[in-house]
Amino acid sequence: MVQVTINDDALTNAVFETFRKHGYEGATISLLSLETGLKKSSLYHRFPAGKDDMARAAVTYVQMQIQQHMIIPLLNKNLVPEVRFSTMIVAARQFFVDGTKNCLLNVLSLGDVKPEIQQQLNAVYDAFLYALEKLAQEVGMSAHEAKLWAERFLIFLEGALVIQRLTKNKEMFIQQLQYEQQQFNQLIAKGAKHESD
Amino acid sequence: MVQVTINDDALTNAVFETFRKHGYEGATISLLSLETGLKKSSLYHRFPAGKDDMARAAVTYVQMQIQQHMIIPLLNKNLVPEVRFSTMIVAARQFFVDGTKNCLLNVLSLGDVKPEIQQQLNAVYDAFLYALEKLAQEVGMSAHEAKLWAERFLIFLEGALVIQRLTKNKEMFIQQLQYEQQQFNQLIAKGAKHESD
DNA sequence: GACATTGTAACGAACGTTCGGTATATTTAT
DNA sequence: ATAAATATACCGAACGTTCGTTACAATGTC
Repeated sequence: MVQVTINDDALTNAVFETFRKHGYEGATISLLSLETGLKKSSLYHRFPAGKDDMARAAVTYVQMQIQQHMIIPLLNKNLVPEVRFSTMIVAARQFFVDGTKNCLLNVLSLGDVKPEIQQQLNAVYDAFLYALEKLAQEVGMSAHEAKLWAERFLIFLEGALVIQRLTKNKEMFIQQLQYEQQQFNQLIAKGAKHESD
Repeated sequence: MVQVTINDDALTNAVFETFRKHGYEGATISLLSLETGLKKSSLYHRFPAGKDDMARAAVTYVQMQIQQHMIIPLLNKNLVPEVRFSTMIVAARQFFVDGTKNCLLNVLSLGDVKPEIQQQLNAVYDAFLYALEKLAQEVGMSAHEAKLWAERFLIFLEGALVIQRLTKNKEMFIQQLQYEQQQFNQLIAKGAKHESD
């Protein structure tokens, strides 16, 4: 017998990738078994509560990744806003592999979502939104403006992923993110000019 | 035996609504049977090629709806650009029921999509993009600017639907569409001012 | 030898689909 | 006009397959 071993990180990552490619219903246990290299029973050993457990692990994985690579940099007051924003953008490009991978917040919120998953997805969104809001406020926006801008950025991020999946145009996501970054920098530049009046 | 009858339009509409709520895998034949009121076997009478046939009908339905209520108004040169754009926005609000319903272009492009469906989804996107591009060119954008702007609008539309599904905030979609419309009108105003110099 | 881990085999339930047959509507023949 | 014949629409029951899940034996590691 050939035993396959896979550590928790790699396992969670494989599960996550399967879910974000195929969605909840599309990610069957057979497919998850194929992608992780573990047989079905082994999967149930690792995730005793079954498929829901795997989905939960995937969302938790996303939660941590976004926290670490996007939210923390966004809130890091040791850096200037431009750098913080651009750090987040770079992380987003990596996380979504230049827009060729989907976002779990999109694919797992289809149909009749289990309340627990829905809640966890919301938490990820809220945390991301909050970080963006704070950054926006720091560069001079009012609370209301900041909220609207942060919302619009996340709308834009999710939308770009949808459209890229549709058109298969690999450059689009990168280009549009660059544009978004330019706009942000110009906004700061204007704000700064205004301040120095 | 109690027989149920449903005409083609109502049937297609029910099928469409089921697909855009649950996605391809999530829209089971049992569910489609429930939503249409027809028994499973009757569904196969209406759609001989089975589930794929139903998905195709749903996409065709979307294609026609978008063509009629958004693309044609966008290209209607008898009206001024502001009115054309706003007509499209109103239609979008209706079609997505103020952002409470999903877009088929999103939910049907998950996982391993059948090439035929993928192609049809692309056709819808291309037609919509083209109409927006032409409008943008009419109000003074260069071909390149127009393409980018049109792309950004569709990104925004899809993104807003994703985020609203996530947050369940019913006002957001409407608010953000209004903002988008304001931006467009301001853009025209500026262009017009520039022209009259 | 003990214990965690993985593999084999099977489970009931639900999947998409098919088929024989029954209503209902339309056409044809008388 | 009426009845027989045909076509269309719908339904119940079952098909084989795959779903998510479980029980338990075999293997690996210590």
